[in-house]
Amino acid sequence: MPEGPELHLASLFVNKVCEGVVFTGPVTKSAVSKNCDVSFTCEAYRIQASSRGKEVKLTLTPMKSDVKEGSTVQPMDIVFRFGMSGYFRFTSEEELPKHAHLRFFSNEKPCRVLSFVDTRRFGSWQPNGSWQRGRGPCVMFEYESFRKKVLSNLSNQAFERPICEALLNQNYFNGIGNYLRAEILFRLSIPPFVQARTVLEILELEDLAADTTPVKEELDDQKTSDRESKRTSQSADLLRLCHTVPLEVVNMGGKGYDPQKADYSDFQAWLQCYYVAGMKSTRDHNGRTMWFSGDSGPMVPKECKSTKAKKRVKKEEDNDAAMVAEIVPKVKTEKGVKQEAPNSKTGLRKRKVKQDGEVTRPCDNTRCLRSNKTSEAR
DNA sequence: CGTCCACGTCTAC
DNA sequence: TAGACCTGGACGG
Repeated sequence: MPEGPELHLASLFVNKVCEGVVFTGPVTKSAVSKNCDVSFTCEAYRIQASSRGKEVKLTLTPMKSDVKEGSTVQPMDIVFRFGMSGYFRFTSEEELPKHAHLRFFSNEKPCRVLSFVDTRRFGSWQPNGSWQRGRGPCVMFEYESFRKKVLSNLSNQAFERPICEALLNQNYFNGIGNYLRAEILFRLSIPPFVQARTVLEILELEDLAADTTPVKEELDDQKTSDRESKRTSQSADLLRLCHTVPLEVVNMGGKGYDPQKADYSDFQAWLQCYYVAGMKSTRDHNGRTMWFSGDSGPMVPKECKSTKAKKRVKKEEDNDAAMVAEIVPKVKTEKGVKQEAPNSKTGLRKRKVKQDGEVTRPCDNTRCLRSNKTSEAR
């Protein structure tokens, strides 16, 4: 579930299912979790959620002044990060999901449980927590301050990185993750390995007020190149897309990136670049896969990795030329960038035709389709 | 069976 | 700038 949109959708989910629900008793943790105990116990409390970038905050609010041994139970905030696999569910006790690591119990007859589920356990929570220091304003819901913070700190070292890597810096881009950076840069045809400062400094002089004006001006495109470039920077500049692209996912109304979910196809259809067949992909300096098309940009990592190179030699077997390029890294004509989607490895088959004759999208990620409801759809 | 890959941080050399 | 931290699905043999 875990980029800005998924975190926000999770907060909406919590507020929806917990509306009018009274929770009771202690908050319990799974035996295997290494996260903090949540020492909160209350006869009757409510749960509300909010999100900021890649964090969700649950607020536990006692209902009456619950006097116990002379002291009132105080409200508690718990701040969650979702890692690679976190999400919330609301189920009966019997249907508690595997990997439900933190649990809140309702006072209903057959009680229900709000649980934080996290298969890989990279997620975390902080009782009595607040938004993490070092994470900037939310790209979705604190747009003006997000924009201002970036543009007033362009001299910072963070912006000497390639733009695709800077976009994952949560101090400036709180909420952007791996699929969003690919989608955002793709929409603007920005090569991912261009220095971030270079891309952003042309926005520095923009009138901030202009950014609040809706896309009207787009219709106004008379053709002088001067005007054209102005239009482009105002209606579709990078920082603006860091705001609008994640909001598109929120407004799709599904659950965002969640391959296990039935309605994942909506999200999949929305993706234009990330994991799409025909797109290129390469590793950035942190080992994260960057999806893009067109130029990689000058700061693309060199294909070295002497240690990993050995292990990684065996790849791309359907193409002799590609294989040679991989085995003999001295030939750096492509700077280590794959020219084709890594179909055989990722399960991205070129094209699939269903039994019923309906052609799937050419860019299907069949790994996700399969784990999804493909068989059920038969 | 084994290897690779995944929506993200963290801390330690 | 590696790894560590984890589980599990897809795919290859």
